[in-house]
Amino acid sequence: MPELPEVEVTRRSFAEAIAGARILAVRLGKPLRWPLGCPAESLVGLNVVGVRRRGKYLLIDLDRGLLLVHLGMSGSLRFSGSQPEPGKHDHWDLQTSAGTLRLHDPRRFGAVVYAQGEEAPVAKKLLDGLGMEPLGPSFSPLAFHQGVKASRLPVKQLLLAGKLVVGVGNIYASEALYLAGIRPTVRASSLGPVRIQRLYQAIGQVLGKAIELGGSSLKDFSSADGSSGHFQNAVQVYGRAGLPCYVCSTPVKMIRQGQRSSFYCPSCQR
DNA sequence: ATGTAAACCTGTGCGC
DNA sequence: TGCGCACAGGTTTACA
Repeated sequence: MPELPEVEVTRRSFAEAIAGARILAVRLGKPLRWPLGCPAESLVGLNVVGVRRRGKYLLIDLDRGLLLVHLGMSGSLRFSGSQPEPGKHDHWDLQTSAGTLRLHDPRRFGAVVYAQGEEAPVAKKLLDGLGMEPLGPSFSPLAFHQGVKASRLPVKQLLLAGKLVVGVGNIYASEALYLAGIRPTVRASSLGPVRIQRLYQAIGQVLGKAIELGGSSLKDFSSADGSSGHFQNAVQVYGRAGLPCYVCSTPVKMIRQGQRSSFYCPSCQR
């Protein structure tokens, strides 16, 4: 489900409401990708300072330590004043004085991890090595250019790897490459400066638009306030195998790259 | 170091 | 209606 836009939309939908709240209780469901890393009861009494995002991670800052939340493939958060009986796939509740934050994650590829600080080993292991924030000031054209030229990977896989730039997942990688007119299979290092510049701009453009539209709700994604996104209606190639390209009517192609599907227009993308 | 595949887990949609 | 298979928004780990 969640790439950068969905995570950011989720963050915005509850960050202000939860800031300043006191943790009253923590409920754990079935195990997630990683263990919480501390006794659940030890969080009780701590206060939420704010919520940040790094790549696809949400960082919930507490007055002592922080929680790193990843939504994996099928996770979504809900922040609500009422706390109905947890469903089969609700695997984590953070009950606070301002409401309950609940993680719903059928596949349980997601995780909630407590770290004493960003320099703690658990946090470093997850956050170190992440690439530039595509919507932040560190996302410079020069650094992006250098990173692309240095990689022998097919450009789609370079984007997905998250070591050059974070937050671009399978949907937005295909979409950005379509916007830039670049085939997903092209070796990154073979791209020239003009095409790299186009890709640089396409990434920011696609992610920015997706956030504006509230993310993509392909299956059942909704943000923490329950609203769903609309980017799925603005998608150009993702999931459109065999359907005509909106620009040239050539059927969109689907291929496999590193066990993930890629979609592109064989005519518009070279 | 690099590149590929398998692993984690559950649900859904499709062909037969 | 049931069965088996392919596939799904992510990331780490294991192995060539």
